[in-house]
Amino acid sequence: MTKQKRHHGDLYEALIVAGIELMEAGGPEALSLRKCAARAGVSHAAPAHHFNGVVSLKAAIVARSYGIFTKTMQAHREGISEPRARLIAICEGYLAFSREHNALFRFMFQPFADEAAQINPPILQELEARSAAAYDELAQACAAFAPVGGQARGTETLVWSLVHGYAMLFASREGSETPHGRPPDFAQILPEFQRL
Amino acid sequence: MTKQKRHHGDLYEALIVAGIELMEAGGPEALSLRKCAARAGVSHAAPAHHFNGVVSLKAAIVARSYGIFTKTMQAHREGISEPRARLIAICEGYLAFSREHNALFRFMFQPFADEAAQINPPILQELEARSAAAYDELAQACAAFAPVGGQARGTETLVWSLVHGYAMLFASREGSETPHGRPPDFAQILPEFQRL
DNA sequence: TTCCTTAACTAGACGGTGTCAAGTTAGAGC
DNA sequence: GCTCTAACTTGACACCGTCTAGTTAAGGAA
Repeated sequence: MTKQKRHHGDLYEALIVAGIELMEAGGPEALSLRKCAARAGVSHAAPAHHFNGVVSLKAAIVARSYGIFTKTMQAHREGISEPRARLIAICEGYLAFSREHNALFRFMFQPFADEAAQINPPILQELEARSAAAYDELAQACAAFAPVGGQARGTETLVWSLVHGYAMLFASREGSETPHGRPPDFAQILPEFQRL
Repeated sequence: MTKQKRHHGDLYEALIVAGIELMEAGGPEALSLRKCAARAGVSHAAPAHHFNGVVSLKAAIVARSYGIFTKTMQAHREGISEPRARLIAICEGYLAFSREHNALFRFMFQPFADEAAQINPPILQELEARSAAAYDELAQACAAFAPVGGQARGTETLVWSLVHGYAMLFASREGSETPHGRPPDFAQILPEFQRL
């Protein structure tokens, strides 16, 4: 995937790194093709030879972010074998990523549907593979809770929805989302379900 | 809130409507101050007298969207008094909005934190009020499930997270998010929780 | 009526954005 | 040494949000 050609050592990589740095510093709005180019020490039109447009660069950044995302979840579940504790640990990794790489997290889950057609095919392929890998991390932990002889599809959907919603609405905000104070911790809300 | 001054009848309102139309037609990317102005039949700098920058116009659009959002949830729960059915009906309203006004829905829940300071105070106030009204719609339905003599805060957080995550990840996508096929319906995944 | 004030809007410019077209430069293969 | 080609530069274009200055229309006061 890396280019490793002349002039600049590996501009493809440098542009992705620059983009991530820009986003982590100033939010998704701070990302621009020209700023990435400048940060990589290259003219404003140079990125065009590696990414066919901003959309592809953004997609590459998202793909890279999915990699970090998956690694964070893996690090949290490492060494935990008891199924329920393992699943919760993965969820905590999920939330940790949404807090520590907030800009990336929000950027990853922005609307992409109408832009997918503009993404360079190999980049789109990498994006989908890494996205699937992240999903699998959670799905495999859900397998232990599948109905006997059945699939864990419903469980995956439930857990993924719950942790993602929590991350979006509560975990990755300083406040000001709800008129109430700090929301309860993720692990604390799980038992609430038995009353529904 | 409306201006109702000369030249144009009510440009403030016209710009919001134009913005919503643009977003519903071409997604969040299609929104631009200049296009809103053109669509309202006015010069490109005219909006500056009603909104102090794009951010305020966007905030006004989000505030308006929250109104539609709340009305959709209310319409779905109308006439249902049994607590659990009522709560589920509200969730279905939530999901219906995310599907029928997909662009608005995604736009509403985009990162706004670092832009809040740029929003015109009365518009910010309206935004927060309408956002709180939407939250209350769900919170009131959760009250029936509060622990005896306690608060329903945990329940609210659980339900809001779950339905929001489901809407973001599954309800408002044509596909291509997960490698698997169509996800199970929202009501179907709820019983899954007892196996966790 | 006429004058004046003020808000609404226009016209034009600025820097910044992504993208395209053309020219240059450096390395690889012959 | 020559050519070929990919990497990169330069410059232009249209579009974006925003700022400044000028115009226009409505309402109040004489």
